[in-house]
Amino acid sequence: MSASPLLTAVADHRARASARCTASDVLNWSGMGAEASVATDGIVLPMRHVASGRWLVREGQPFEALYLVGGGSFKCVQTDEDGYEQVLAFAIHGDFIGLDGLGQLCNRSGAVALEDSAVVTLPLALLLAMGHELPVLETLLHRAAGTEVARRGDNQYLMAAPSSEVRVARFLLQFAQRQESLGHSGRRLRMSMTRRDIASYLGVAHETISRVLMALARDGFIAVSNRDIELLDKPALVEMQRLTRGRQARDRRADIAQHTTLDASGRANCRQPQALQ
Amino acid sequence: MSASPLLTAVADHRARASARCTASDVLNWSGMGAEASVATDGIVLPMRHVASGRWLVREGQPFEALYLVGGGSFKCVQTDEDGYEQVLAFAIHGDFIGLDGLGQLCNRSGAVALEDSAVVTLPLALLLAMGHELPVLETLLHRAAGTEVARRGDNQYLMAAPSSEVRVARFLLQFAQRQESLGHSGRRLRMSMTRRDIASYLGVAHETISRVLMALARDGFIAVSNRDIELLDKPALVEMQRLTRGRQARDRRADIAQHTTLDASGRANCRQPQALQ
DNA sequence: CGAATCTTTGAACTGAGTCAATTAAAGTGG
DNA sequence: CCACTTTAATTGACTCAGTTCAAAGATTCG
Repeated sequence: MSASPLLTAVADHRARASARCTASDVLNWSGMGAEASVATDGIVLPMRHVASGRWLVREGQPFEALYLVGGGSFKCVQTDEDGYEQVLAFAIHGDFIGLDGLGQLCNRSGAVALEDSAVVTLPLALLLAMGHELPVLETLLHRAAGTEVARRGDNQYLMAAPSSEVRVARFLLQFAQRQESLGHSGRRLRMSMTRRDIASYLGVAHETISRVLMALARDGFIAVSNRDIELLDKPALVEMQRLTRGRQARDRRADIAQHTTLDASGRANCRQPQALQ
Repeated sequence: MSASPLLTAVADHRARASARCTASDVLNWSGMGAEASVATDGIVLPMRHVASGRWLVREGQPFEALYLVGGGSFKCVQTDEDGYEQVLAFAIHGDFIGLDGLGQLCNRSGAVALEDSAVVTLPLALLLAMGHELPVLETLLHRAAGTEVARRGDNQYLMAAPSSEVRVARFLLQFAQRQESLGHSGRRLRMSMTRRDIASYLGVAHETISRVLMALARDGFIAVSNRDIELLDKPALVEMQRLTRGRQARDRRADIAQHTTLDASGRANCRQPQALQ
């Protein structure tokens, strides 16, 4: 890590204002700022603004480019033949959009801006061509792809939670962690998506999202004010996702009440390689 | 497509017997047989046999290589701190394992053989080095990555189904389709995974898998004999996944009973690029 | 300011989770 | 190869979390 995420985020806003962006900026936003160089400084990439509610890419459209979110946020969706819209991901600053089209002829999901947003366009052909000269760009692509695969795996874990309370808790913590890694507050969250979007993402009814958020607020774990959510008791939320079933189990365990030391995601960190077999 | 999938699958078995494998074989198994050449014929890759129940890769292990399943099958899992095992995917012939480690330091998920199996090891460093000479190998990697991202997105769609009956129906159809694309029967399915594994994959209780399979069998949609499942009425299964809620809605709609022309996955095909905005 | 969308809340029903117990299958060792 | 152990699968009973339907507030947007 070179500069603090906060600083790069601020720098981003200036870059966005001028609607110009270099490959170095891209590396910065992707957490690879240390790999930036004069060579990458010289590569200017087009930015594209997307107004709130507008499509950045449509499902089925021919795949030509990846997009890196520079500002704002998107929801990535797949629509089935009945018109039901499945939200696959929320993309914020630093996230790539369109990776499911890699090596395919067309995009497998669409992306809608949840607010006025901006993206850097990375035409795949250009990226590959440059990648042969600058290995760091090749690495960037691989990192992005691996991260996306891993993240969708996390989403499967998210949706596998048997209780919707746990799903929401996991979602909030996941969201908070990503905000934090961008240098923003991990406590005060501004959700740009609707409850319906969250519901689709988590695979529950939208009324349930409302009810669960209200319940968590009543219990003092979070504070909800419209689309602003504050995480008041993160350890309690972390604890909560460990339960298989919601309230009853929680109440039962309330006596014990000892907080374990887990990271915000509640997943074990994978740093130490484990022994084989 | 060059050779029929069936033929390549048979050829595969011979290659496996000799425990040697070329890059051309890899391209064949990945559906890129047309791109094979004398150059790829010359690249010999190591195969590895994995006995049933053994780990191919462990979560957290340093990432060094991708694996392509040459025979048998695997389950890809993530284990959380409580010891709960989340199945993220089932990998069969032609599937890549380990893509979530791309560009990362360590694997984010593990893989266990569900039966005696064999994989081709593709050390990433080697793959990248060769990719600079042979663009087709670069394309192979991208295709694999994009496919994996898309597939995990499909899994999210799978798990988002509100009724467990729909989830199971979708799962069976998904599985059948993949078997078909390998040239096997899309009717008679040999499931190498346990009901528990399916349950974890779909995010439901394992008893529910039993019950739903029994119910589907009672209705004559499938025939279950231990781990062998035969899809007797695929159109009915396709129809079923369109319902939001299971039995009651199905019974209600039984009068109408008109089958639409959908592909086995029940998702709309994305071939025709759509208009912008 | 009105229309549309989003959000919250209520009530009723039911699907599926949990617990528990039985049966079937697969693996182990003598 | 058979007795034995262990694991997987099925089935039942019960309960409740969450979906569905409906309707009233709140926000946003034109």
